[in-house]
Amino acid sequence: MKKYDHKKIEKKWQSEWAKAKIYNAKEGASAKGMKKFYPLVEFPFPSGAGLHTGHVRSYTAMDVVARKHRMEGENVMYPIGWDAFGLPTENYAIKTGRQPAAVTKENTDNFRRQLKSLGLSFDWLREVDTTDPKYYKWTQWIFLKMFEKGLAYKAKTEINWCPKDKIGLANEEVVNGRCDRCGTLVEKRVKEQWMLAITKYADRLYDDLDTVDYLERIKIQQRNWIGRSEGAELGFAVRVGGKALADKVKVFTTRPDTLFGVTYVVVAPEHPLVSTLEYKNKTEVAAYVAAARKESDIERTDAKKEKTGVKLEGVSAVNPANGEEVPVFVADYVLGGYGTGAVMAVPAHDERDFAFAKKYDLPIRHVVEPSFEKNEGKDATRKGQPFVERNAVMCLIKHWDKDEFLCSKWKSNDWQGFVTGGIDGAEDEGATAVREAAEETGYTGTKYVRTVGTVHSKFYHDVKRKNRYAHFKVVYLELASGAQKPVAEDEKNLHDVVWVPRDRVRDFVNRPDLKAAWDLFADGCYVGEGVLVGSGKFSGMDADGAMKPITEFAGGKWVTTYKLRDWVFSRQRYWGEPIPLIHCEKCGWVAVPEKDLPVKLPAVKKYEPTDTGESPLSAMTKWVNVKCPKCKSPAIRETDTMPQWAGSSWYYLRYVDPKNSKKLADPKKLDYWTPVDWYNGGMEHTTLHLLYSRFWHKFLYDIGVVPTAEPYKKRTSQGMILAEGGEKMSKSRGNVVNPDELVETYGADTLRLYEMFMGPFDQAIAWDTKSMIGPRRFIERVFAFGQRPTRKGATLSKETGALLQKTIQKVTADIENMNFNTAISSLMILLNAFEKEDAVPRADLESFLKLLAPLAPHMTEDVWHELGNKKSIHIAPWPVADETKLEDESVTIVVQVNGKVRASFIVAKGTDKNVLERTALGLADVKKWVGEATPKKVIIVPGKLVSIVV
RNA sequence: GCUGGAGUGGCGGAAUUGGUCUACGCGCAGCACUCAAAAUGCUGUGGGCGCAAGCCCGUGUGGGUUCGAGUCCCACCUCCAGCACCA
Repeated sequence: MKKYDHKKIEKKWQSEWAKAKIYNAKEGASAKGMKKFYPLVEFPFPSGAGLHTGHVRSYTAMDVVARKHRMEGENVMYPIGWDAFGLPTENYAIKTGRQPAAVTKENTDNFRRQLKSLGLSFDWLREVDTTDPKYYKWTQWIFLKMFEKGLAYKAKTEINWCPKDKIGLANEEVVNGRCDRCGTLVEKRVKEQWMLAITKYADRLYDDLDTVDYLERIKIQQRNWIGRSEGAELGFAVRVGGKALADKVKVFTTRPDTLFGVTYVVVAPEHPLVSTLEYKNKTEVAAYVAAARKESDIERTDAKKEKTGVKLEGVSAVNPANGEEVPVFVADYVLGGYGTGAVMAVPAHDERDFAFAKKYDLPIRHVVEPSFEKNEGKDATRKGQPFVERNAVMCLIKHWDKDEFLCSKWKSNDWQGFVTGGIDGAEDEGATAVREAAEETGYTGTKYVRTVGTVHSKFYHDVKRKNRYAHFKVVYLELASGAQKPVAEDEKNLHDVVWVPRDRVRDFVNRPDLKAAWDLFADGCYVGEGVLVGSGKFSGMDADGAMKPITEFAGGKWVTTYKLRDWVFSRQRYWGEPIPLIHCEKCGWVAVPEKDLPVKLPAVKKYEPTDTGESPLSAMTKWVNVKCPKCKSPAIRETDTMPQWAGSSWYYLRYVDPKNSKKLADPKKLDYWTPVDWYNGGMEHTTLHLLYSRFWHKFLYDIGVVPTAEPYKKRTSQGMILAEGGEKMSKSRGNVVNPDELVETYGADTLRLYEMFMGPFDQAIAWDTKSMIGPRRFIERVFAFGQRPTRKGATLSKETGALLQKTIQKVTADIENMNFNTAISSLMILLNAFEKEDAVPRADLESFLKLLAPLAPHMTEDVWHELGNKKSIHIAPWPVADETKLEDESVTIVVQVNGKVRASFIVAKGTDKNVLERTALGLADVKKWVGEATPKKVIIVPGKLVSIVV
């Protein structure tokens, strides 16, 4: 018997596959009639550290999918390449005094060797490298097209500057105020930078998510990042020392319905008004602004930080709805970069304004009264029936001693709330509340303290059979003592009274109107829906419905704003694509003519970044000084380079036609291969890379280069692999698992199988080298089983035969759904069954091997050939389940007595219900529990169970 | 705080429309093989009580719906991820 030797087997088949070219996608005539399948994984940044376990997980998963589709007869293109520009290489090169290109070459060679050792079925003829001038020629070309269309523009912006990397960062590269790469606190600098107008595509990037098959959480994150919100832009006239200014200050609000509740206006420290206006306390304000701007984003945007601000003395803003003059503040809780950089403050209905108003003792004016309508349950309002209006009180009664409130729990339904009651005629709310409290609870010592507000509630009155519209005055009462008189019987039968601690009240009451009443009392700020009051002619209107009318009335306009910012595209570094533009005194910014592309990176001796923020390329006078392509007068090159995101924004298109020197890719090939059918990658790329590449793709679609509006049909994400113990793997912690060593000791097949088996693919999971022994044993058992002699004319037992068919179905579906762990488990179960058979027919063994082939390609190939096959298993047809053999002939029927399993029996499939019942009741184990009694009820689920109720 | 997702043996994790909870793997225990060990094979392995047959309890907590709940409903607790003063 041959012993399983992974090194020998894996080396042998990897070279056989390369010779036979079975993993190269078919083109032209040989592809005719074949359905194409384009799976994609994120191409790696070839770091010096080599491949990590996360790469293996993602690449193996798509490899399994790719292999299955290949066996299903599809024309599969599974490509790979190198996202090789980037800071780590440059930093490493600087440290070691070497050329980045040389370092890159070394790293990609190592990555290629590692990937090949895993037996991944990549089409190596399509390898791309973003640092290859033949590749980045087209990155530059796309940029120039954007420049042509006005999507690339230079702007003086405050940029995020990383003092350690000496580089400007995009907003997306700043995480919690720190540099995404090195963790250094980010500073702000003003610099002229190239920008890409991704915000022009915001709507389409948002809306087209509906047309693609991404994991829901990915879509949510993208929408979140784009942050689209609709609202009103309103103009407030500005007055300084009583005189009106020509320009109004524009504010953005999503709640124009609260316009009559504005008690002040706030502008961001960056707002032009702050510096351009003349007012009394300008020095004080200037000091505040300077302090605010010095703060890092992380300090400034901490929501928990106490709000600060300064009033602009002598400046006021005029409410466009009612002409009221309100003070103007500058405060850093308003962000300069969002909306208009100014807000109208409505402390009564916005938490942030409320906090600010409390601190600076500003007036709070309520213009929305909570209002709710019951829409479900038996007390839901009845359509078409009139409402009977009723004035009522809602009593918040505080304990005489403890910090608890008196609540009531209805007996007839699941309501939990406060004491309520109708206001009779002339009685005021205070008197009513005191009376109702005594009647319902017996407590006689209540004292009226204050009326908190009003809450409206529409519901169906069950007893009176009428729609009711109740207007509750929320009244706060305090008990002086626990004095109590007896409660009338009819009240007692309605509800129980309970004392609820203050911090539990909100959760205890279970209707939105009650919760709103509590919020008004406990907080004073109400942000929910309701009905307008004190809002001129809009009073009485539903707040939501009043948004647009009020906007119109105030002369504002309805607008959409985004959190998404334009993309800062310049980097002051060496190791990136040069931005192909030339600056001429006469002509301004001029594109490098297409025939002169690519603009190659010059060989430089010294390419350290500079403290001045100038690109290292700026020192290359020979390279920098050129002639203007238009007027031929002396001009200079742009010395900034592109960010790493550039090359990765379109690489999936180049795979389609990687050697094309005339075009980015042949349109016919793009027509055939794009869009990508399935793109798997890390969650960390959902907001940056995925959004950027969708943006570039849409642009290329607009200029007719690509045939579809979206680049990726489907997007999935693998969970992160953590170190043993659940921490993140990192070099500094020294807990990184090296795939090379695992391939060496366990073999690629075992590593692949383990990574696919360790847990659900989309979940984070801790590494556990000990557990690799399981998959390794399985592989050895299969290998040994393949050498077991088969007998002529052997057949599987009925059960194992059915199990094989079931396994075919399960593995087929599981791979497609990325449930690799359960696919492997069902293959293990099948092997267990095979081993118990006297003999397994060769065809059945081969079906099993084929199901396993995508997961463990080397070992299965070896066994496959040992069985006498001449062509590769990886191009053999994928098994199809034989439905006729699928069904077991007999089924186990479970018998439950009063819901507990007491017995089971086996019958032929399709046995009659009556027979099942009789058989069940006849079992000794069942009789024991049923006894002499006649069952009250017998429930029979054919083919499953009999449930007896006694 | 908001938005998603998840809590099941010693561990990673399985469980069609609600229908025998813990598949598969790891680990552990016993046995076989061996001079011995490793490897391998076989058997067992949720907790409690019991000599046993067996019974009771068990999917984060507390309620509910149902003949029957890991699965559905309500409330709560914990953990993970993303966003976070976005007006």
